[in-house]
This record gives sequence, C-alpha cells and structure tokens, in this order.
Amino acid sequence: MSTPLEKARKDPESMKARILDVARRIFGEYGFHGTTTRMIAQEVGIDISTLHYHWGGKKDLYESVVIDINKDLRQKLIDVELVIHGLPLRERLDISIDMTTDYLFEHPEVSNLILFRYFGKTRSNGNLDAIIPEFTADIARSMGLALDRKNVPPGTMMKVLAVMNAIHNFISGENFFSPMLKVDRERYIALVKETLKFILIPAFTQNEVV
Amino acid sequence: MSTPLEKARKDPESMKARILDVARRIFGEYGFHGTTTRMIAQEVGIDISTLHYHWGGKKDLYESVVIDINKDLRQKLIDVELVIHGLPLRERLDISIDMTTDYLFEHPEVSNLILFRYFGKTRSNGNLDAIIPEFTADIARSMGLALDRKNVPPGTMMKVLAVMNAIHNFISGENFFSPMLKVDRERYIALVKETLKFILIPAFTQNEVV
DNA sequence: TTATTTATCCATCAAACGATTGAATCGCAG
DNA sequence: CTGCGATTCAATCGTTTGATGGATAAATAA
Repeated sequence: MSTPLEKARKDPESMKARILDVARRIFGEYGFHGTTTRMIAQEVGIDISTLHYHWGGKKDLYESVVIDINKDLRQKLIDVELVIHGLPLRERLDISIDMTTDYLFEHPEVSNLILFRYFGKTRSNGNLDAIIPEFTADIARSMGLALDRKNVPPGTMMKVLAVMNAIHNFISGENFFSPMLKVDRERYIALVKETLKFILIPAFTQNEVV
Repeated sequence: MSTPLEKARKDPESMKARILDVARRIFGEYGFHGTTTRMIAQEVGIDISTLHYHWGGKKDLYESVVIDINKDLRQKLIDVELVIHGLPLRERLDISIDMTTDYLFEHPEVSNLILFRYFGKTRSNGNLDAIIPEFTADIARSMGLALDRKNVPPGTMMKVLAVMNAIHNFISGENFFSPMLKVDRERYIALVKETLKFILIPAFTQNEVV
C-alpha cells in the first residue's frame, strides 16, 4: 500500500511531485487563504484542472503539503539526533542549532507553514487540526529534558516549544528582519545562529556542573 | 489636525471605532486574506457598504488596524518602562515579562497581527511594508543593551527580536499549544511566564557581576 | 489493430468577494 | 417646518476563485 503522497515522493519528476513542490512554496509564502489554485497551476505551468485531477481540491492539496513538510522536518531531526548522540549538552545544543538552522534556511517554507498553522485560523476548520505532530516529546528526550517520550510534563514541552519557535521565527521572518537590520543573507544567517545560541544555551546549561 | 484613526479612538462608541475594534479581532484571527469584509460587517451588525463608507476599502481598514495595534503596543511598552526604570536588570526583565504577557493575553490580536506581518506575504504588496515600527531600538535601550536609540548594532536588535518573538509566539499560539499541553488558560498563562523567564533571564544576566 | 486507461487542456459554472450606486433615514441648525 | 449634511442600508455590478465536464491525445493493454 502506498499513499498518493508517497507515490509523488518516489518520482520527483512526476506531475504530482512537481505540483506538491510548488504548492509547498506558495502555501508557505501566502498561507492557505492567500494562495489560489491558479497561482500554483501557473507556477507549475499547467492548467487548474490538471491540479485538481492529481490532488483533488485545494484543501486536500494543502493537507498533503502539511503532512509532507512535517515528515521532512521529523526526518531531519532524526538525522541531527544521530550526529549529536552522546555528546555533552552544550555541544549538542550548538550542533543542533547549526544543523537545524541550515536546513530550514534551505527550506523556509517548512518554518512558514508550521508557523501559519500555529497562529492562523482557517475559515473552514477541517479535521487538519487533528494532525498535531509530536516532535516536542522527541526533542525533549534528545535534549536530555525527559527520559521517556511519553508523559513529558507541560513545563518541559513549553521549553522545547520555545526553542523551536525561536528558530522558526528567524527563518520565516528573514524577508522582514533582514532588510530591517540592513544585512545581507549570509550575515543574517550568521546572526541568527549567534543569537539563538546566546539566548538558548545559557538557559539549558545554567544548572550544569562546570 | 486629526487623522480618521484618531477620531475613531476618541469616541469608542462611534461606528468607526466599533468597526475598527471588530476588524482588529478578525484580521488577527484569520489574517488579511482569510478575512472578508462581510465577516467584519456581520460581526458589527452593519451592512458592508457602511464599512466601506467609514474606512474605504478592505486594505485601508487593514492598514488602520496595523497602525492602531502598533500604537497600542508602543504605549504599553512606555508604561512598562516607567515601572521598571532604575531597577536592577533581573527585576526589570521579570516585571517586563509579567506586564507585557498580561497585556498581550488580554489583547491577543496584537500578537497575531504582528506575527502575520512578519511571516506572511500579502498578494497585493502595498506600501504597508514601509511602516516598520522601531520598537526594537527602544526596547534595546530599556534593557540596557544600547545607550543610544540610534545606531543599535544588528546583534543587539536580533536579541530584542528574539525576546519579543518568544512572547508573541506563546500568546498567539495559545489556541494551538494549550490543548496540546492539556492545560487550562490560567495554567497556560503561568507556564508561559515561567518558560519565558527560564529562557530569557539567564541569557541576559549571564555576564552580570553577582 | 482495437480498446481502455491515463493525463492534459479548454471552456465554463456557481458561489463568494470587494466595491459602488442610489435611495432612505437620522440629527440638527436656520 | 424646511433644508442639508452625515450616516446607513438594499440592491447590484464586475471580478475572482474553487471546481467540473467534455474533448483530445498519449500511453498501455488486449
């Protein structure tokens, strides 16, 4: 058995995959209501009906996009976990921030879409809200804040959320913050890493025995 | 001379003010594209044409809303500054977080709209992007990170942005995070303050002489 | 070859949207 | 009361948007 989304990922040149890629980008930029199916179709270079043929309605496509980006992000976090495993906390944080930030700057639509889902409402509130990814518990364990993936206390979840949000914000807000600070992209990325480490590392290492 | 917006604020019972209030809330919830003028008009209990009569087009109303919430937030920050003036840094942070958080939880549309503007694009990119509020410099000075409001270095601006974003995220994401953590509103607010202090205070006091 | 499935586009629809027009209503000064 | 500006609403216009049906061609199977 393979879902339509899995099929699309197998052959990146297929029409399904091409549409999904463009949809990720445009939904990420303009949000659900700010995106029209025509915008996506035009960007791909196809007719709207072709889009409907492959993905059903606008909402179905959006849901597939959300699932897709969550899958990508989860996979990336697993990669990070493999690299930092066993290192001391300070280094784990340092490397995690670098790797995650680099990845998200290459795929800003991931941060965009996650934030859109956190903060925005959709007029037709579908059952999409049920798909709440539980990275937080995984990250909590990876950061040494929880031993078990289950029963992570709210206070710990909040700390993880604060970390992830801080990262997503700077990725997603690049177009706003970068001109505001009058720095180019390269400098901005460096500043983001620097600031994240300045804010986050002291918090999580404050009770460590030095 | 008084702008239309100032007029509306003087008489909170006027139709202009009532429309503005509802528009703040709905634009904050659904964003620009997710909001229809009909939604606002219906919520106020008037006809769409009345809305157009008072505020011009949808875009004009949105711009007025953005200006309005920025004015409110700036005023609130001035209030905070008056309270914390002269206190040691740790207390200034503690009180600032409490006051700002309380205020924003009472007016979540402020956080919503600010985040929407940071992370989302508007299809018809008006000249609204020119209105970039420069709270950051004020806050930097208030936090003792900069002596002068002018020429605040990018690294300092980034730290301030990180602080403000952290707060806005938890306010704006309440509807998403609170059910996820399975806590009620009161508990959530307490958790937010706790987490913010856990993350932010160590960062800014790490180099202090104790 | 012929038949069938797959994939794409053209034309079009119904609903929703932003916006405007013209008439009706209200408040108040002369 | 009369006249007039300010305000509100009902009706409607033109456009956009999500979605569909049918024709067409290419690929695949029989």
